[in-house]
Amino acid sequence: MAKAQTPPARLTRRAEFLRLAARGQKIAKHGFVLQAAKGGQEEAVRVGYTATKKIGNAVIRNRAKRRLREAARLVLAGRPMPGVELVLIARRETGDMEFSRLKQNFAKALDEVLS
RNA sequence: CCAGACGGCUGGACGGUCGCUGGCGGUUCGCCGUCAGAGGAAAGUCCGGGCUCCACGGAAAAGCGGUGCCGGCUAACGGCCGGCGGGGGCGACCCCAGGGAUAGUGCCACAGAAAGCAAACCGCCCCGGCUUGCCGGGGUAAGGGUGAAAGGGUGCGGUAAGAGCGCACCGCCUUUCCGGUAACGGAAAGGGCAUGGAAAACCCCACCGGGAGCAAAACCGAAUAGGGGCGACCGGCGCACUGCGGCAACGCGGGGGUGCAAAGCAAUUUCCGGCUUGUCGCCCGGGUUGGUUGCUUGAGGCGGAUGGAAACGUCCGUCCCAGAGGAAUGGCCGUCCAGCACCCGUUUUGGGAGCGGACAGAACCCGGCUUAUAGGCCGUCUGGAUCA
Repeated sequence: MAKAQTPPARLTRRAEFLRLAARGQKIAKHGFVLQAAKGGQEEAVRVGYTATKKIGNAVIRNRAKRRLREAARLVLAGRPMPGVELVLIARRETGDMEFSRLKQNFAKALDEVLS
């Protein structure tokens, strides 16, 4: 695999999250829920992360987001996906599942989105 | 050694690899180098301050809210330290919503005869009556019973039976004296006991307090749409409105707001309907997305000296120690150290595989309180056991 590069661009606006929730394609996997859609004219893929209060306190939510962020950085490094916007929603098991499985599941989910 | 009391500390270590945020330096503007980067509670948001805005002439009163033994500390506090009083514990120590109930109003359920200017159900005693064990009258708060509470307690005297009726001691109240800054403690004299509980029912007294919060607040301000002003050019008639003059009718002027007309727009024409009617230039103000500031040098950390019983204060030296913004401070891997429990061997030492890090994540900043917290460490003290 290519050497890991800088993390993908972030989604930060609430409106963008809401748009993907409304119109995006939705895939649930062990470890996360992925929402994806063709976005604007930007070159690079853009990713947002969500962890709700349902999965735990602040420590657990932050850890889940960090792991999702790292998985996205590693997996997306080998796949240019211009103009695509993704939202990763953390689940209860995101914090303590095998990291390699998390990466695998994310790669699989991306394949399903692209097809 | 066992059991316990109090106070304090710690909150895994090292390495590899790939990343994130900020400062500084360099840069060929692509980046590169270097340094720093969560907590004791960062938590709950319960108090106290700084800071910002709002309100307000000052102060006071009323109202509302809070605090409530005394002295000290502190910027301040509902915090801390030291003491006092009460309660608990063999003890080290621990706990207390701990002002006022003779300022006033109201309350004291149930039970009980009676619950607040006391009161006689049973019992006890005396007197009278008779049907000789009952009735009536009176005395009595020592005993029984009820109750959270029954109008001081114990003992002796006393009495018809009783009773602070009398006496002693204890308690209580008043006064005086002594000790103490004070809370309070001690003593003496007097009083025969009045002054029950509850202030977490209202209330009274003393002291404190404007309100809202960094999403506070200040500044910059794109594109698009919209507002206003000035100038040039273009523009038919009327109306609303409006400036000046006039008692008024009205006159002169403004009037692209609006009605009609006219022109234009989309598709070949007509009709109906819809939309547009200023254009250009310059300037001003408001303001959204966004950006910047506030934003980390502070009642600051560390070390030393010194005052104090302590909380804490003073002086000197030294250091700069997170600043994000869908929110950085990390992801993964390895080795080790605690810890858990399993197998083999065993007097012990040992060997092997496994599981596995408590509570918890800064959001303007400080001082506290409260709550959560696996495991480990240190100190002082108490009770007991054993040895000498």
